[in-house]
Amino acid sequence: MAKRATLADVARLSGLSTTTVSMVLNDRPNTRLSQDAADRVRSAAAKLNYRPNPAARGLRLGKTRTVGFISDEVTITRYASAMIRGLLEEAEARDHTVLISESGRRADRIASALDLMLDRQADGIVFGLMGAKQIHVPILAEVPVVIANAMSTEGHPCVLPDEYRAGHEAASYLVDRGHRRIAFIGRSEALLDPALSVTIGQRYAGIDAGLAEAGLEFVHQVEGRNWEPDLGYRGAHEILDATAVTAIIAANDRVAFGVYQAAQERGLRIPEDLSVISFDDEYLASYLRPQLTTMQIPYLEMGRTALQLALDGDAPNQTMVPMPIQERASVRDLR
Amino acid sequence: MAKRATLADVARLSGLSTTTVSMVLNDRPNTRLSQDAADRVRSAAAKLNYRPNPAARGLRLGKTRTVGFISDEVTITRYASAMIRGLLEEAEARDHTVLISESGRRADRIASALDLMLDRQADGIVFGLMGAKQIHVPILAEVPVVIANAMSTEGHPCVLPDEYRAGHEAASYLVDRGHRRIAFIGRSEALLDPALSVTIGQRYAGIDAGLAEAGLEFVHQVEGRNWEPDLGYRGAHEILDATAVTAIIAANDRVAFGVYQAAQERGLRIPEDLSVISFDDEYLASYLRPQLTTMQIPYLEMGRTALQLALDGDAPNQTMVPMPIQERASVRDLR
DNA sequence: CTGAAAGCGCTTACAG
DNA sequence: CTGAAAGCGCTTACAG
Repeated sequence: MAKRATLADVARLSGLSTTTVSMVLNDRPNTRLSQDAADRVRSAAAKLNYRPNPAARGLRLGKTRTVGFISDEVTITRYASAMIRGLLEEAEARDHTVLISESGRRADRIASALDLMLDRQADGIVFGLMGAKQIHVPILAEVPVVIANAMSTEGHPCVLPDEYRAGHEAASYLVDRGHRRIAFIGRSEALLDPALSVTIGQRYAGIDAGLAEAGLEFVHQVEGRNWEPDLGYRGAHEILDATAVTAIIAANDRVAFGVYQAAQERGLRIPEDLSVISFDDEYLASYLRPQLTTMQIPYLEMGRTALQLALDGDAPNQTMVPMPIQERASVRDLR
Repeated sequence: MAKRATLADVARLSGLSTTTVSMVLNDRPNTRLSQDAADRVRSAAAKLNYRPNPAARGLRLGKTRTVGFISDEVTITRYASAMIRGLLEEAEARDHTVLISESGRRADRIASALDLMLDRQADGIVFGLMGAKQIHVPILAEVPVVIANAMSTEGHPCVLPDEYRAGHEAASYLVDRGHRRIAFIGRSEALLDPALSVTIGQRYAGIDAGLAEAGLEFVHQVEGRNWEPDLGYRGAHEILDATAVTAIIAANDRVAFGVYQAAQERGLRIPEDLSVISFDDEYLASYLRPQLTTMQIPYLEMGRTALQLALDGDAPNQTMVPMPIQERASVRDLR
């Protein structure tokens, strides 16, 4: 296999013109193309192991069958790389290649990542974030840009997890199983700032609505914007010291992890003595014992959806992706 | 910005030929290029916001300033995405773009991922794995392939973590701090199969050597090839039931997590009553309390190194990357 | 039903 | 010191 075969090689071997070869290989519907010619072309192409050169095609067509993925830093994050996988799967299904770049959410690096994708003539660009914040992304005339798991101040089409519905479902899940005395850890006004999150407000609203529809409200709530294990640990102790509860909703899995630690310290078994439900479905969630029931942030699905929208064009302003419940073993059925 | 400016546009605006423009913009050392011409070219290019079209350049040159990254599934894994980051950083530093693809370690998908990179005329290919196994990767004549965190049966150049040194260091770390009664969880003959791991043998050997040099051997060892929390949990109970130890070496962080759970159940504090050291540095390690001291698998550095080797060509058969100790709070100094 | 030729945006011998 | 022209590998009007 000295040199890669070109269209011209296939033409030569099949005794036809490059025009014809190109037509055949691209399935151009036409009066053209005698069956015989088509066969000769195909067998010549097969014999030479011909594969078209995408650069040449891109140069000619302006289309490259390439999609760019720019992340803030989802590549380094512990659980969001599923977004890349969603993109990759969808790209492969559509016979597209993925270019990747990282921006660190710095304006200059965003701009240069965008330039890079423009240079390479990506047919679409997905801008993915680990946390659903509001960001600045310049408007591009040349190519569709879709934001995954975030919103841009410029109003690009975006794909977001349906936090309201997930919050509602989490609360209802508890209520449906007979829980009435429920506490929450992780309430914070500060987190409503779109620079920090565009979805947490929805998460709160859904949870509150789910409870309210059952005529309930939280028996105790713990404030806290730093959603790490320590908050869950201290929060659980605070709750358990203050009142009797059968269930705790944790703002996320890391907080839930802290709740587990506090429960174990107090000799409380989950879920027999205390039920826990939470959000995110970090991989941590399936390592806890018992495994944690949690509402999954659908990174994979968001990646896939964003790619579809970017490539199909004409994306709606906002696309909601459901957050499926990962039903495991941390909630007791009281009925 | 109706249309992207081309070389011809710059030539027209500067009143010079495309030849000259190309020379100037590519800094061709030459007798050519009067200062004046160069200035005119550069200012025209700037005015038009000219950026060269990589597809056209690639077509002409055969070089694309592109590197391909094929993973088995590091993109979905929880802690290995650092490898992508290493690649991305190094690629950016060298002004290269990264194409990404996933193979799932299936021969057909490896082949098609490779084809894709060849089609796109990548200047180098990095094949990265999450777990350091031996795999089959076809030999490519056209472009250098470097394997990161694995070995190929075909003998491609590869980049591996220096497990022997890390094992040795972990053991010595304990010994140096006065530990004499040490146990190990995760010994397994079966894991020595290169289809499962090409590094675990080194890890064992390093640990054993570190102990032996101090005239020590393990007071207890727990067999186990399934390195999950459950093994650590049962293993720790087994050890603690059998004998007195001051420290446990866990085969990896997930095993260490199980050790923590068992210790807490028994009312043993880490590190006061029991020291733990382990391997991998999953993000879990910094969430445990106290934070876990562990030998880091240097994904980022392996990614970076593999890219360098792939691009610079002429890579050695095997390149070892050190596994830095992440010194945290799970080991007590007994001296 | 098929082919010769132009052109996508570059770089580089070659000639002056 | 500079430019006209060929060519990288494709696709597609256009002509027959």
